[in-house]
Amino acid sequence: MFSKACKYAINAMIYVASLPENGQRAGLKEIAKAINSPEAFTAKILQQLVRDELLNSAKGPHGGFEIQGNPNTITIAQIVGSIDGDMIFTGCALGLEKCSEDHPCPVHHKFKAVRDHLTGMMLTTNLKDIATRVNDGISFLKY
Amino acid sequence: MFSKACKYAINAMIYVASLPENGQRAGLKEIAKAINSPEAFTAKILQQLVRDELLNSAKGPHGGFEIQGNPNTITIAQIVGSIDGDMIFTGCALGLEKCSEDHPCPVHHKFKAVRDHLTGMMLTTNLKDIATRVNDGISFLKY
DNA sequence: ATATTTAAAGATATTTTTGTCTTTATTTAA
DNA sequence: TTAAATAAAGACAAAAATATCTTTAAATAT
Repeated sequence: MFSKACKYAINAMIYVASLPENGQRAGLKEIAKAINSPEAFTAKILQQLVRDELLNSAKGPHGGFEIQGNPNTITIAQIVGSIDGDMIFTGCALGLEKCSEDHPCPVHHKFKAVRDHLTGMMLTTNLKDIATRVNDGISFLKY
Repeated sequence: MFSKACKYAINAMIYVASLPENGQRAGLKEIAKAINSPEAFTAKILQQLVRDELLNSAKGPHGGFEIQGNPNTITIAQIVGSIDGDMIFTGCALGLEKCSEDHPCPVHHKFKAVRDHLTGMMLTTNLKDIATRVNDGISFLKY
């Protein structure tokens, strides 16, 4: 479904969003440890999220990462789009270049319904809600 | 969503299923050309489908591949399972090992609905129905 | 100013996936 | 019984994804 990079990205964003509002920024090491991901690889992914303005970063002592803007307005769809691109939203399930409503691949209509379901879910699932459930101990970031 | 190998597999199965019932078997070259896939790589994939008893193969002149059993009873789910395994049906969206109803990852419930939709669709979509639509010119295997 | 802490950038390495090539085995037909 | 046609198997190659390492840049605190 998602690349590993994308899974790390979602996990990392949820972790950062779950931290107390007025707390310190989260450093790379802290994030990688929290989500059980390889540190250097995670750094690359965070850089991409910063480039796409989903995270802010600061160098130096007490530097680190924080959510850019309101976690309420950041969706899973944005994170996925940043790391995996939008083929998952728009691409043909069978990989055909010219698959469309007018010229559908053999599974086009069946998959369209699933894809629309997936897309809708991702667009309407925001970081704040997810982070709240993590903080309430209702869901978990590892193990 | 699916690996390229899996996409080739689905396409190939649909192509073979779309051939006339009493016709010749389809050879590797014919299949690869029909679905626009690399020949040698396609060969590996077809071998796997034969191992998993979704296809029959025969060597020698007039050899080739044919659907094993009734195309009515072969589902997309079986083809996907043969090539990509069943992580797409059962795996955690965020890649967590211990994600379950009792110990859900942060997006577990949201994704469960989508995954169940996907799984149900794949389980209820059989080759015969798809092949029929290809034969009727309602859907297309390439371009 | 300098040392320390941190992220960014870029080079490199490893693993997985995708793809190819060569050889072997089997079947058919002449 | 030999030649041709085909898939199977296995070795190899290329590309992409994942992961690491090294150097640089920026910020802070002393």
